[in-house]
Amino acid sequence: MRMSEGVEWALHCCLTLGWLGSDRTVPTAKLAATFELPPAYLNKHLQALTRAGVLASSPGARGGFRLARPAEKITLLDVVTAIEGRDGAFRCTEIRRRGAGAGRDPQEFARQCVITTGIRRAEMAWRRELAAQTLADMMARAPAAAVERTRHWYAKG
Amino acid sequence: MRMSEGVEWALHCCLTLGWLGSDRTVPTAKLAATFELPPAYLNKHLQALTRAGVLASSPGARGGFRLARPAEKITLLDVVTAIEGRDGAFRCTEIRRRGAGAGRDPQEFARQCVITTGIRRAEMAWRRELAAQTLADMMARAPAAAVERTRHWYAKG
DNA sequence: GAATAAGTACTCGGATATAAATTGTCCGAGTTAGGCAGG
DNA sequence: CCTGCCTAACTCGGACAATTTATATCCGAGTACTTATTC
Repeated sequence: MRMSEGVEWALHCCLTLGWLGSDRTVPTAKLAATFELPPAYLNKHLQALTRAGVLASSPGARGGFRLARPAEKITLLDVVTAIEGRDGAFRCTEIRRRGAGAGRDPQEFARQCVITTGIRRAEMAWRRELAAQTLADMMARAPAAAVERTRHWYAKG
Repeated sequence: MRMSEGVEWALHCCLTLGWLGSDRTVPTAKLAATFELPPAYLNKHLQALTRAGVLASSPGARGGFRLARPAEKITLLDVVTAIEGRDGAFRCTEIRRRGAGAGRDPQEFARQCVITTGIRRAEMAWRRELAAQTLADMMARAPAAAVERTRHWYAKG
């Protein structure tokens, strides 16, 4: 149950874009160079963020990506689900209906099985915690030196 | 970020073993037949549960698996980590140190990055919720009819 | 100098290739219970 | 009736194969900015 590496990439990129402000657009190549990531693959993730409405993209020369809305309104959950998809980690395959459960009254399975209920409860706690943290929170918590260096890195290019 | 199907298998097996009582041992083949699962692969998961101390196994004829301790003392987290491993879903690869971050004062990276902190917080909420639910809770919550049918299924074999 | 055309830089989306994790199978070795033969 | 051996049933552990997912690359099409050209 490993989370895609793309989540880390996406969050770092969002943080960077937040620091630069939404009036500036940054092309994929520049973001990829910032973290030494494969440009084409990073682009795929940025596109996913764009489809999810987290980022906005401008085509053409001097185009690139920027945050689609204020950092206060972007949660960690928004970014994670954009990359990982909407589905939860656990998928119930209803094995209780097979084998010993075959041929039983369908009404016996009307309620979801207790296992699914239990795991879903944990997943909801996870989502709730992710939704409670915004990009703005992250930006505020980061050391000032890192922000300064990042802005400087983007100033020259 | 999909959770292994083995978690569902493991939990259903633990539930079954709990209903049958820890004085009785059940071989892999019987458990596999109960849910129509591939016996050899299920066995691999049962072994993982045994290594984790959730199940106990007896070799030899009339051998098999049983719960290693009372259901009250087995949490969902115990089972999930036995199958999925001890590591969390998110792994920080420290991309902040690469590219723009290369050559900076190492002390600047002394604290873990805000992204890791944020995601870890959510993972801890997830683990806390899993640890709060025991096998005994699941057993109590399941419909009595299902328990009865399971016992009957195992009575004849 | 303004309008227009060509060129350049960039994103978008899909097709495709490669690496890795998951899922599933197989087999040999070790262990125990129960049956069987010999005394 | 007792003892020792044999066999069947089972786990254990590792090697291996198949399948799916994650990672990564490439290219054509479309879009916007810039420059060059024309009037």
